Amino acid sequence: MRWNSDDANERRGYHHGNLREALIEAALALIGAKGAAGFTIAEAARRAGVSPGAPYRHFRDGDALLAEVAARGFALLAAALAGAWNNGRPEKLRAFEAMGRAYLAFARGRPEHYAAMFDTRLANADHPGLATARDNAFAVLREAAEQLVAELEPRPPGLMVALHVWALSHGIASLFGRAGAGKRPLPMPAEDLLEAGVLLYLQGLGLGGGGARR
Amino acid sequence: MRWNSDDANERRGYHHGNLREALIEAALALIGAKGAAGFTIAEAARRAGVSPGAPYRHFRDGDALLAEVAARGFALLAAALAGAWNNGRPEKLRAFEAMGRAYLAFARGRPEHYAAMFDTRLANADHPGLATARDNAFAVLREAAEQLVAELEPRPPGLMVALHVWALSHGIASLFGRAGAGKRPLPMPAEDLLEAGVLLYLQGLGLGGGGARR
DNA sequence: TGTACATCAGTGAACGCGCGTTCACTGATGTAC
DNA sequence: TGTACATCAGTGAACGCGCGTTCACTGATGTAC
Repeated sequence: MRWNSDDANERRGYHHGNLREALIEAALALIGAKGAAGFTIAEAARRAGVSPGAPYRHFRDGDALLAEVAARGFALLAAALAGAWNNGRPEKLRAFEAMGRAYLAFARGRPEHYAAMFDTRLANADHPGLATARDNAFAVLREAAEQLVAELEPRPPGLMVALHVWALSHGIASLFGRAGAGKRPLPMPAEDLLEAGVLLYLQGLGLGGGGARR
Repeated sequence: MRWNSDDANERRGYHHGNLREALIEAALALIGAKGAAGFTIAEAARRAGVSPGAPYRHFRDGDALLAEVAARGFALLAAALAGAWNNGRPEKLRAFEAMGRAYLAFARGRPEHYAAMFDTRLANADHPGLATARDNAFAVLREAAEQLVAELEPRPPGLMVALHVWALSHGIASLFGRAGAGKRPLPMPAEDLLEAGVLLYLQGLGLGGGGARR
């Protein structure tokens, strides 16, 4: 096997060589198949083709592995949001809406990450890297909200606006954003629902944009 | 023991007499202690003081018991929302905001029910009673939204408004509504955050109320 | 009021299972010389 | 270039555990007569 090296997941003899990454990928596949609750460190090891004790060389326990997946998810989300916001260009309002769509696209496109990020298993335990990653992702949203709100008079608190948009996005994503599974039949795509909601909310703040009124 | 009957949870000899209810209460206590993911039918039986096979006389499996808890939660939520809305009296806008507060009060006051209601374990399986209970709760919100929106011109779809408010409420509840567990430090109580968000959103729809603008 | 009987809720022992975790070990890798 | 050696990632067997589920049973309850 040593002579074949074009498969990143492949074993390279007695030492795996890349087990940490392989475990993270296995965890993602597992979450995709069974949900975050169905994830176990034992099966992650099995999927990575490794003995059940091996993961403990890289992670303290299963929660630590899950937290790493979640933290990477928040990092990816932060990057996606920052890319969509693009520093408010070409136009703040549109950029802000693009960020909302990016949030939903992330929830839809990376459901395994998203499930890990908001799984209740990680809510109570403290995983420092995870908290930091989450804060970083929120900071992108908050910075955008601050800029968006800067020219309003009276000027609403940017933090509040960021929290509202975050909550609305997460609410829509977790209630309606998942693929498959009948769930609730929506009269419109989740992306459109979020966009309309954000638009109406921003109108309430006094930001124009051509909605029901104005 | 037979002569003492003022304790509803107490065994009454060989037959429990009220095991179904006792199991549901045990499940709630268990969810409160360990979260919905930590719930098992075996421990629910243990807490109800009954052998591990006994629950199967009343529930097909653990998910069925959890689904029953969730369904009852939705019924309680529907009642709380309907009570707060109170048919739009004395004034539609205020009644609608009261409904939002009632949602958060429910999430905060019955975290065990809330956890079961939105646990991912129940997302895929189909538990007919649960789907019905959920639809009933949403119907209360939707009816209120329809009435609230009826006099607007142009008239936004009530379903959309209901979905927005539902998503915002759920987003705030699941991100910030839980007690304990540091989570994110909020600059204001979750109830106020939701109320402000709903108010701004309704202003965006064209409903007055004295917010940032107007 | 008393007796026979059907019902069925709950028992308790048993099963196989997968999990988390440990531990002495093994062998691949890379470094010092 | 070659050899000795330290390191440490991964092995694989083992453990105790709690779970879900089954099943022949038991005994409390209520009903028919």
